Amino acid sequence: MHNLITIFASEIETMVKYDILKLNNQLCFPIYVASREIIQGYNKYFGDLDITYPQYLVLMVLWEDDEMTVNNIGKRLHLDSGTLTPLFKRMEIKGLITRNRCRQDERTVRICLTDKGKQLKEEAVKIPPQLAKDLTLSEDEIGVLKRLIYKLINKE
Amino acid sequence: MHNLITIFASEIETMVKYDILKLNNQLCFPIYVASREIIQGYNKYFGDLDITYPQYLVLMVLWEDDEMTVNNIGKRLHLDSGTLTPLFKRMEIKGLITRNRCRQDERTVRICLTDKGKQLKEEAVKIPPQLAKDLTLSEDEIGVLKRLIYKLINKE
DNA sequence: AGTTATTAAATTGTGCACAATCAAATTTTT
DNA sequence: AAAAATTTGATTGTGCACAATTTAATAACT
Repeated sequence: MHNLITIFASEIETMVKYDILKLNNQLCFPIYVASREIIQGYNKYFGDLDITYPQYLVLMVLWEDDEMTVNNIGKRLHLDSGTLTPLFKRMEIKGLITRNRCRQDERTVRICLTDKGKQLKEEAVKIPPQLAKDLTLSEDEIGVLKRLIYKLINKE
Repeated sequence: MHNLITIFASEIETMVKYDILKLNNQLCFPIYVASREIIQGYNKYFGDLDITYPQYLVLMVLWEDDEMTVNNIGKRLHLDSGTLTPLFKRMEIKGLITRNRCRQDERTVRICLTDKGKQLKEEAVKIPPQLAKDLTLSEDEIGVLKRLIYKLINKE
């Protein structure tokens, strides 16, 4: 009897110990999946705009405040120059932005929207509503989710 | 006076129209940031394990069910063979898994853990608690967030 | 049996993401 | 002013992600 209890207890312990490694118990994994699914959702609606999701994020930053440095855009999007420099070069080739060094401080590079980049805003504004209708969450749930996710990333 | 109201109304309209393009109003952007921050968090604790987050996910799947096909692992992780094939090759080189074609159906490849891959579980089990302590969310908030995120990705 | 369709991986090519390093300009300190 | 530290971006190299295509094997159909 004592033996039986011992075995049973140890099995429980083993189960609990490794449960944290089960995919369905993770918080991180579904966030990782959600992020990629969202980007795929955007790609579906970008269609003929010929931009990627990170490029769309850069445009959103610039539509709010044009003429920003690489550094400032990076801070806003939590991305470093190793990611942004080649991304900006691709956007420059597409004619969406310009890149120019500042006179005052030759280290900094100023990113500006071209007219084409500005005009894209009119098409872009149609996209979020299309994505929204694919969501299975209610308005309230979206609000709660948004608040919790922001709390998660603003931990510093 | 009529003119004033008109201008005012149109400004309101413009503001509302483009508000959905502001970064801070987005749901998608913080999820995208959270995903990357979580992966960085894992990298911090992987240390000498010499694995990446996607490789860690594959290991988690195999620790739950060893001997799975490329296809099944892909379904579990929402990843396709274009991502997984080179990833498995890197894991094979590191000696974490083996890759073998099935006799019954030569199209499918069976992925199995090596002893080294199985042993990694002992180190891996220490990681989630370390990450958990970096979180600023309460137990309840984590529960709610997990439920909402799962609801978001299981829409089909 | 022979053709067609389907399925499973692999391959190819592009675009992030990021750690680590480097180079140049600026600021701070002595 | 000269030396040291800091800041800003660019560069290099590795590893995902994923769309699109290809190859090979199996299943379905006539």
